[in-house]
Amino acid sequence: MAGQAQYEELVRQLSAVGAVRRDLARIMPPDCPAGSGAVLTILDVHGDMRMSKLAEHLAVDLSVTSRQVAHLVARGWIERLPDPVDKRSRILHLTPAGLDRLDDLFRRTTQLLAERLSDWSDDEVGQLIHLMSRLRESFGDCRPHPGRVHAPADAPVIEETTRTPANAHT
Amino acid sequence: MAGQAQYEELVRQLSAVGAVRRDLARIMPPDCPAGSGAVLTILDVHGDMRMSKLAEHLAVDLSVTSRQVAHLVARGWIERLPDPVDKRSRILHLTPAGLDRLDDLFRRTTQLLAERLSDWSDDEVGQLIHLMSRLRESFGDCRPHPGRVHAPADAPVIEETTRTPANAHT
DNA sequence: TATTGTTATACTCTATAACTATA
DNA sequence: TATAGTTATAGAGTATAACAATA
Repeated sequence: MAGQAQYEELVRQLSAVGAVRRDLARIMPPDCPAGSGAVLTILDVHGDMRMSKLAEHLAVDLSVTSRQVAHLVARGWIERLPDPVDKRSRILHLTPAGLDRLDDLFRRTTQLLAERLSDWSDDEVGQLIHLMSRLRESFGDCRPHPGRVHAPADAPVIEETTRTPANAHT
Repeated sequence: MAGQAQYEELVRQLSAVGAVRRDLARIMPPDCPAGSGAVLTILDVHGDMRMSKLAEHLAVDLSVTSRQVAHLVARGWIERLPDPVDKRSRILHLTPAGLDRLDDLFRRTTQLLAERLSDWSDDEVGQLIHLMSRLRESFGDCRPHPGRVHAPADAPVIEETTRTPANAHT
């Protein structure tokens, strides 16, 4: 059990690591952005699965997964096969072209990481992987669900800007 | 220097940790979303600074920072003070109301983390913080800049969907 | 001319809600 | 009625480019 100061610092670091994610995303090809790579990776690691299972892995809503999958199907990187035991379901399958694409993605990210982490030891990288993996596990199934309630907003606010009147040139 | 397999796994874990970030973002009040907290935090930790410095801390484009700051100024959580030595510049200052807001945010995230990480030792949390901080440092100033080039896109693709013709009901 | 910041625009990611098809 | 998946819509995050003011 850690102290409040540690938790605050952890939140700061989670936010800061976002910059690393963005840097990695920037070297992706434009037709295969951020989330697409994640989908391909999961299918590569865990094999064929249905939409709902994929959404669980990604920890996002099924509607998000549906869009991402449509994008990948349109490019021929994955297929949606019928499920013999449930006609509502669709089995997702990584195609050879998708595997090629994935190899390309890994080549890009590996190269960038090799540059940036040239002074990291094998063991240090392993520890970071281990701890991040454990962090993810500790949060379990953290997809959105209706149970959670947000705090009410404060009084309404006028979005003002200091220098330029909002409607000076309309 | 780590191997390719480790780098691939690191990318996967960076992606997976996104679920944790989203879970934390979900408990934020609606009028103080994701990035707003990050801005308040940085001003709290590092004190007053100008826009460009803040953008550097956040590792985002100045235009992004400008929008986020305008949001926070509209709510009275930060102020834009004139810079006595450079009239182009504006010094950002956290207000007492902003500090109150920040306390509220920390209370929320700390509570969630205390629940999720109840079986983590103080030392383990410390190690994760240390390694993530080091990861961020290894990437240095990784803001977008024109030097980087993306790979050209493949042949154009028709975004098709399997079940519903795209324009069946327009 | 270069720098600081703002704004317009566009695209990705994510969520909620309404809908269709099947169980 | 409940579940699997799709689509429409909306909001946050981020980037590029055009712009204004100052150095």
